[in-house]
Amino acid sequence: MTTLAEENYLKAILKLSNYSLDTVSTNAIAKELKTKASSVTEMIKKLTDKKLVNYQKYKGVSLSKSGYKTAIDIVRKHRLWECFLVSKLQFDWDEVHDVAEQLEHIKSSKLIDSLDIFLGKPKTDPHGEPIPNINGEFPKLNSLPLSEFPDDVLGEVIGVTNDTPSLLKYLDSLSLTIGSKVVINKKIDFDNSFEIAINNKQSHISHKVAKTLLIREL
Amino acid sequence: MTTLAEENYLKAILKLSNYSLDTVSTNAIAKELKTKASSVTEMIKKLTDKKLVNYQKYKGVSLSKSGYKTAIDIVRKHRLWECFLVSKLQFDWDEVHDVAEQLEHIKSSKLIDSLDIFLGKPKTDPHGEPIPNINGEFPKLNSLPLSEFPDDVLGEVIGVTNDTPSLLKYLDSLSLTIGSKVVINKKIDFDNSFEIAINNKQSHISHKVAKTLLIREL
DNA sequence: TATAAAGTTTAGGCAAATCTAAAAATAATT
DNA sequence: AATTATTTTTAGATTTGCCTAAACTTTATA
Repeated sequence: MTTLAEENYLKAILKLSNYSLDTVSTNAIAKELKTKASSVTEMIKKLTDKKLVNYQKYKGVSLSKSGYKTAIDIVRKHRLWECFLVSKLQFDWDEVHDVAEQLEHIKSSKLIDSLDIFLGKPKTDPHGEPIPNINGEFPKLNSLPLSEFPDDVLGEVIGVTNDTPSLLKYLDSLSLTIGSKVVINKKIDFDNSFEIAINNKQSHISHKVAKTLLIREL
Repeated sequence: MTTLAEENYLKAILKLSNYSLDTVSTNAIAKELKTKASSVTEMIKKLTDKKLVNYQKYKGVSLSKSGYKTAIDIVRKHRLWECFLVSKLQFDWDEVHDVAEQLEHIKSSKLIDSLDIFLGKPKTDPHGEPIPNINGEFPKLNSLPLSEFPDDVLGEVIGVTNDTPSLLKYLDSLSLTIGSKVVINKKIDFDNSFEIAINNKQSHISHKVAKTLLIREL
């Protein structure tokens, strides 16, 4: 049985490895969890004892197979609960994160599988992020971050890979939501920013924001 | 902000005081929480510091006004989540307790109030127990435990004040559920047990079980 | 009403998860 | 390659919540 702290470490490692089994540094985890490197080292030892990660001193950690599945299950729960909050309880998409952060730690496979069915087995959460299925597999969504999308091609926003409220509020202010039509008009080399049209209205966004937007070609 | 352990203590005190501000003993709490009396004494001190209970050494504890509200809110959450699990996710009434025990600690007033509305502001949970409203007030249900119900009067089961799975399974085996019609035919003085008719079928139940059944006169 | 029994509190420890400060290992730079 | 800088680990403390054993209060009983 995993503790709450352990689950948060596994989730952080999963995120930092870009949802792979790649190795992650102690400092990166400490930063992600707003804790100290020494705390991370201690916890990694516990996770190693439980065979949830592979670890060699000074060489970083990676998720083991069972650690990966545990972490993916937490992501699945987080995203399904976000769907519930938005589609059933009328939460706004920038209000769901903190509550889902609590709900993702509820332990009951019957609960989460029933919730999945109740919601109609959604493929993505309210921010467009893919929801792993019961076997931990991600659905394929054939999309690219806006930062890698070709110029002058019409696309549709299908997701935002970051649910920081300040970002979501900013996107709202640009009238940019899931479903918006976008075209890249110009890339500015100096700062990697973008001139784009959002539903035919001209805007300018930074590279940092462009990276968070998932676009599907239309 | 209350911790999980603190919330469980407050809930136990509320239950043992029969949902009042009556005084409760250290040992009773220890038994309820399956912990040791010394642990209870320690926690009571913390709760006293936080003004959630009133306490005098060797004289027992009682909930303060704010402790009572905190505890009632947890009961509200527990019962609303039970409603959700049964009415939306198709859980059986004997499966909900452990999951609700986790969900009751999720902190978000927006969440619980939205859930209340989503469920249609139910007055009772799937076991017939009353659900406190947003102000912490119990709805009036004009019912009596079967153990205090008059003889030879037709009544309807509207609740079970205990959600131990073994009890609920036993009641199922007697074909006794919410809505069953019951009449007390005879009280047996020797062991305080009851001869009753459940939907016109003769049965015999113990005093302990009779106390858990809430009956409304028809 | 003295004494035994029961209930409660205190004292001293333990495990989980965190922290700071210092030591050790690795990486970067002159 | 040697030295400096960065990263990581270890050592020692702290807090929360729990434990056992012993001391102390209250209640029950002879």
